[in-house]
Amino acid sequence: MNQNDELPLSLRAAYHGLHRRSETAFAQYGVTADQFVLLATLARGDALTQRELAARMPSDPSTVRAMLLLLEKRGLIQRNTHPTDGRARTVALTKAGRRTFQQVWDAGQPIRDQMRSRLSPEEATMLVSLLRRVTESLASIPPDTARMLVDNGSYESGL
Amino acid sequence: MNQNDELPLSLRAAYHGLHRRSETAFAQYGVTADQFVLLATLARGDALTQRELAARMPSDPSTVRAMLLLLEKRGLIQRNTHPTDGRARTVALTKAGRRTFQQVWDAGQPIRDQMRSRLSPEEATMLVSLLRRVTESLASIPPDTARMLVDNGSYESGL
DNA sequence: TATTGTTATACTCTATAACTATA
DNA sequence: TATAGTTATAGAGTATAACAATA
Repeated sequence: MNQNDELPLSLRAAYHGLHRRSETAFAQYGVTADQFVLLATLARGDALTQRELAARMPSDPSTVRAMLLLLEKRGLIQRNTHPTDGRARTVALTKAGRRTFQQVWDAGQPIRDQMRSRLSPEEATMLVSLLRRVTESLASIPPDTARMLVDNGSYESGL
Repeated sequence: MNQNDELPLSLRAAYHGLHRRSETAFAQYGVTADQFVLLATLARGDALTQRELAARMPSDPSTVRAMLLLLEKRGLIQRNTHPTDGRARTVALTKAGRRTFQQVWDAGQPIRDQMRSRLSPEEATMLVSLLRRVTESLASIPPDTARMLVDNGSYESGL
């Protein structure tokens, strides 16, 4: 195990810290950190179908449905029939959902500030950029196919 | 919401991708991604107490206990009484635990390779360094105290 | 045929609070 | 008094498989 293999654990530790702090800060609003991500995704793109919502979070459609049931029961989101696709349902924030989202967003500002407190603006931008590339790398192979990476970083076959 | 606020979501997306891929790759060994982190922590420092283990993962002592019960039932770890502290219990990998850890470690190698496939060695090092600083920043205030950050990134009071 | 969502189900992780035993 | 761990308990997220309705 060399230093190159520290990336997964350092990624996990950073995320875990963020998640924990968020849960604590959001608890007074009765919203979990993951529910906040769902609300934030809707705030950026209302009237998504459940599948689009799951893809953007990212999360699993089945997981998203379970979360939507909880949020619907609390009156923060509502699901409507899709205008052109009878199978699909669109999801939107209710008025209460928008208000709660804004409150939780504000409650999270100290955490976001603190995350960047030891980073210069350039470093923060760099970090986001590096994280995106990692995410893209991990998404580039279907999870159920195991192919060997070759030395130059491309794949032996497929795609 | 400006671009500076993308850090939390990009961190989450990267971690989520890693977690998902890991769950899939580890499933054949009956080990979850989080259990793997626990095994890896023990592989680096055997005979930790449960609290030390929780602190290093990082995770919650109560969460760790639940995980340990599962792993103990599967024969991958064992808990012994601490040599000098009668309250504490030390946790160690069993022989089967070491073997399973090695297998799962190997099964995860393609994922680790892939994470770094679009990063230069320098960028990978930089990413780990930035993530560590974020983790440290987030850990520097107890989660149950809300203090305002001031402009220079230090705190109005405390510490 | 493929896709969207539902239903039923199960498991893991997470965490709190009250408790016992030991330091 | 403080700390390590246990017990009981609850909730949330995760995911799979079989299914119905629609494209």
